[in-house]
Amino acid sequence: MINIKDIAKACNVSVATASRALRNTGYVSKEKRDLIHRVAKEHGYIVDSNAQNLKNGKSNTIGIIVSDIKNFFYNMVLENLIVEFKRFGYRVIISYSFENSLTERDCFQFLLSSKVDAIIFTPISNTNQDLVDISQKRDIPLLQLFRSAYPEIDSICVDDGYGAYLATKHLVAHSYRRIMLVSVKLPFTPNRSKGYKRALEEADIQVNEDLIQRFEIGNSIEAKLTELIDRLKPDAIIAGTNTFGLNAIEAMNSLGVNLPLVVFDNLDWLKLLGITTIAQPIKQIYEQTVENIMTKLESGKSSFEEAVNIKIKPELIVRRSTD
Amino acid sequence: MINIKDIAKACNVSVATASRALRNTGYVSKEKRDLIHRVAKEHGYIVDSNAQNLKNGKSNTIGIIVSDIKNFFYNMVLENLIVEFKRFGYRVIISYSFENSLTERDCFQFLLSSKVDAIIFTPISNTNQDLVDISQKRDIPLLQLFRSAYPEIDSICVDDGYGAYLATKHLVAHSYRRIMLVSVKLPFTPNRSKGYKRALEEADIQVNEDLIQRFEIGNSIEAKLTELIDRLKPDAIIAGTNTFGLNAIEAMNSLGVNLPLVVFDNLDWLKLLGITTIAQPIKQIYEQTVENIMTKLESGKSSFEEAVNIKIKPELIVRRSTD
DNA sequence: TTGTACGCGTTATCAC
DNA sequence: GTGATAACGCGTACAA
Repeated sequence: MINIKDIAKACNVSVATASRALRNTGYVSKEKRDLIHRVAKEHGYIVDSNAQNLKNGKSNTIGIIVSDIKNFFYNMVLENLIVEFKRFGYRVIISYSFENSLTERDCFQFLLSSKVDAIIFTPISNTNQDLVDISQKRDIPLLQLFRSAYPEIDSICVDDGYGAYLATKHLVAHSYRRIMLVSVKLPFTPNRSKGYKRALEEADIQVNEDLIQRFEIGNSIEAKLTELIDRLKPDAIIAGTNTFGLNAIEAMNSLGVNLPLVVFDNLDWLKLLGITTIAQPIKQIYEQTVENIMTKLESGKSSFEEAVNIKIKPELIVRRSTD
Repeated sequence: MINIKDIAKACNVSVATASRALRNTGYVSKEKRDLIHRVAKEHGYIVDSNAQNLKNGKSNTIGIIVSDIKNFFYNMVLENLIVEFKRFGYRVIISYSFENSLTERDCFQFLLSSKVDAIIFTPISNTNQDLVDISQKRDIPLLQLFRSAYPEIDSICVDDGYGAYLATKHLVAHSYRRIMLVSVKLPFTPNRSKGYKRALEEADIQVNEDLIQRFEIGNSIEAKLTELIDRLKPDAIIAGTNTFGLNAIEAMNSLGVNLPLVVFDNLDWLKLLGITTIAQPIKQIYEQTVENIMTKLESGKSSFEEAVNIKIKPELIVRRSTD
C-alpha cells in the first residue's frame, strides 16, 4: 500500500509538504508541488479516505437511504440528487432499505458510522427513533423524502392526496360516478383517499367505501382486481401506483372491459398507451431537497425551531384513456 | 462524538476490553461484556468505521459501479447482489457512473480510496487502465459486468449476439425476410448484428446492411425510425433495448402500420402488450457474479492465470406480437 | 516556505 | 481475563 509517506520520501520532502501539495492548500513552491503531483501519479497514489475522514471527523458525503430500488421515480430523483450535490462538492453514498425497517436500521447505522454529513431517507416506519436522536445529537441534518414518519424532522413529500383529488375531479367532470380507487397500504404517506373523497363531496356524490381498496405493494393484485371490478362494477379506475395500473389493465383485459383509467406515476409506456396519469414533479422534488440540505449544511445548523413539511403538488396529464 | 474511550471509562475498563466486548471477540467476562454492551447502547455509541477500516486496511465491503441507474435490469441484478453479498458478510457500496468515463474514474478512485475489498463495474470505455492496474497491484478482485473492455480481467456478459440470433431465427421461421435490427452503438458489448447475420445466413437469406441500424442510447429515435420504416419497408423489427422498442411502436403507430416486433429486455409492460422479448436471465447473472467474487475473495487471490469471460445466454419469450 | 510532532478512533500484540 | 501501547494514514498546529 503506497501512502503519502512514500511519496514524500520519493520527493525528498516532508509528509506535511506532500499533503499540502496534493490537496492544493497552504504554502508550497511550484516546483515541489509539480514534482509531488507527478510522483504521486507515477506511483498510483490514492489517498486513504478512511484516514482523511477519521482525521476530519467528516466525509464530505451525503447519505441517502432509498427504500425501493425498483421505483423508477426514486431513481430519477436520486440521479439528479447525485449530480446536484456533486456541484456543491458533496459525494453521495447510497444505501437501500428494501422497504424493511431493520435493513433501514443497518443503513442508518452504516451512514452514521461512516461519518456522513447529512442523511436523506424514505422512512418505512418510525421504529428507528433512537438513530434519529443520535443524528440530531451529532448535528447531522436529516430529511425525510416521499414519506414522513418522524414529526420532528423535515420532510418533502408529493401530495398524493391532491393527486387523487385531481384524478377524481377529472373523472367526475367526465360524468363518471362509480370511481374505484386502488390505493397503497403504506403508512406515513400522504393519504390518497382524502383527496378522492373531497372531490366526490364537492360534486355531491355519495362516497362508497367499497370502492376504496387498499393493497400492499410488492405483488400482483391482478386476480383481486378482476374479482373486484366484476363484482363492484366501477365505471372508472384510479390506480395508486403504476404496478397497480398494469394489474388493472390486465384485469380489464381478462374481463373484456375497457374502463377509463388514471394511473399514478408517469412512465413512458403509459404515454404510449395513452393513459392519463398523475405525474410527480421530479425537478421540484430534487431541487427542494438539495436546497433543504444545503441550507442546513451551510448554516451549520442541523435543524431549525420547527420541522418543515413540504408538500409538492403533482400534475394531471390527460390522455385518451379518459377522454 | 462519543467514542470507545468514553464507553470504557464509563464502565471502568480499558479500551481494549471494551473493544473486545463490543466485537464479541477474545476473552471478556460475561458481566463486563453485558455491562459494556448496555452502556454502549445507552450512550448511543456507534463505531467509527473509518477508524476500523484504517486500522484493518480493509472494509468488508464490495464496491459496485453501475453505469445506468435507469436500467431496470441492472437494478434487479443489483438488488440481488446486495442481498447475496450480505449473506456472506459483505456490505455493498454503490457508485453510479452515468455512462461517463470520467465519472467512472471518480467512482473507481473513491472505491479504492475507501479500501473496498472488491470492485464490480460496467465499463464505459477502456480509458481507466491505470486504475485497473492499481487494483491488480493491490490484489483487489475485479469483475466486469454486462460489458468487457479490459481483456485481462474477468467478465460476465449476456450474450446479446445469441439473443439477436434467437430473435432473427424466430422471425425467419415465421417467413419474415426484411427484418430490421435496431441496435445500440455501444462499444465493449456483445455484438448483436453478428447473431442477426448468422441466423439469416443459416436460412440462406441475403443480408441487407441497410436494415442494420445503430443508434446511441439516451434519446428518442422515434422520428428516425419513422423515416427508416417508411423508406426501407421492413417486414419485422428487432429492437435492441426497450426504449428503442417503445420508439419503434410509436413510429409504427404514427405510420399506421403494425409490424411484428421483438424487443430486448423483458419488462412488465411488454408482457402486457403481448410483445415477444429477449429476456435476460437475472438469476444466472447475479449468481455467477457472486460466485466469481467470493471465490477470489476466499482464496485470497485477486485473479487467476487466465481471465474468465462468461457469456450468459438470454431466452426468447414468444408472445402474440410475432405469432 | 518547510518540517516536526501529535492526535483522530480503533484494534492487535503482548505483558501482566 | 485484562490493560497498556503501538500502529493504521493523514492533516495541521506550531516551530523553524
